[in-house]
Amino acid sequence: MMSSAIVTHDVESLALQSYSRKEKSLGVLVSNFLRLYNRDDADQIGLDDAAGQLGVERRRIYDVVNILESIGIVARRGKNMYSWKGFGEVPRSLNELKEEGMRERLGDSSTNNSDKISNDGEREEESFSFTPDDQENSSSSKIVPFSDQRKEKSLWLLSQNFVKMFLCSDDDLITLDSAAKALLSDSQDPVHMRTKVRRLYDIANVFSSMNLIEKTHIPETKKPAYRWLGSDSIAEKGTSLFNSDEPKKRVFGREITNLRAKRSKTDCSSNCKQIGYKKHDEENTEQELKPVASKYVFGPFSPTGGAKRNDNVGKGRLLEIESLAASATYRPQYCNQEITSLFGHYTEAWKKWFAELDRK
DNA sequence: GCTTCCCGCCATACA
DNA sequence: TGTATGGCGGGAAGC
Repeated sequence: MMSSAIVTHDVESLALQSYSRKEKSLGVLVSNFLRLYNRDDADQIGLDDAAGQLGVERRRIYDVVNILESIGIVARRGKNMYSWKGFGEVPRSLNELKEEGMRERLGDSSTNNSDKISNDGEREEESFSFTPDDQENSSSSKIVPFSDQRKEKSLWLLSQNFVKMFLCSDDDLITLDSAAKALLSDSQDPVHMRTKVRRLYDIANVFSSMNLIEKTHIPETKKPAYRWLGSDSIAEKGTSLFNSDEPKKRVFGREITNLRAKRSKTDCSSNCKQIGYKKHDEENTEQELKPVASKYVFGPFSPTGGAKRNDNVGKGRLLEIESLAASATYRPQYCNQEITSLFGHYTEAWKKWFAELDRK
């Protein structure tokens, strides 16, 4: 008889082997977040609830809400609590950002610190400049209090300034390097630049997934760059895709994310083939390897975050997962016999556990 | 080898 | 002093 410790260990190994960065991206997470809350009766957003429903750590929810707040989709109401504003709020927020950006571009920084986009005055803005040199001259010489320094580096503000660049700049395409230079007070420091670019990648991924911008290339240099698509595009997507019941790959509460499956140095390329990876063009035309088992939970016998939900919600989720597990369509096909039997054992344990829960 | 960006540590803010 | 927030950069995935 296989001990539970061994099962747990093997299941964790499977989770490690099926790691896919694309499925865990901030873009996918924000799509699922929007799909979860983009509905008429959505009002309050609890951070713990969101993290539980989406099966991610709380830290990631902070990233999402900060970026969404920067364009008015959500607004902070208090500790642990945001309110849903919706896509209807985006055009107004973008207009305000554009006006602010134009004012700042004209050098009128006297008014911008009292301006706000949302959140009833909880956030204040620092000015930004399109020209890195000007920004450096104006900011690096002044002494900024630490709390303001922190604010200046916030994802919320960086996100707003990134949007302003598109709204107020004459350039159609903006690279993340140029944005980082423009938005960084010390643009000469390569370490700070790298950090800023990392954050801009986060923001760009979120906005890309929302159709607010699109990734493209500068024709001459082939350098990756982003093009503004605008609020029309986001509104269109908001009423279609984010209302859809069909989730993207990261499914609400069904997937273990980074709770255990830390990225491993282990080269899984050979193992991946063994445990059910196949050429994606067997299903469509893309020439990439896709994890066949990526839709499934390889973790403890309860949905992630389930402990924080009430029983009815948890039970509903269990029914969903149960039906998925039973469905031949969603059952992973393992080439490796050991893994097949392990999955069988796992499924049996799940069924027993669920039956017991049902009796109770 | 370079680009992209997930992940979680830990400093700071706040109650 | 405990909890919430979120900046930051290491390092792994992806190309």
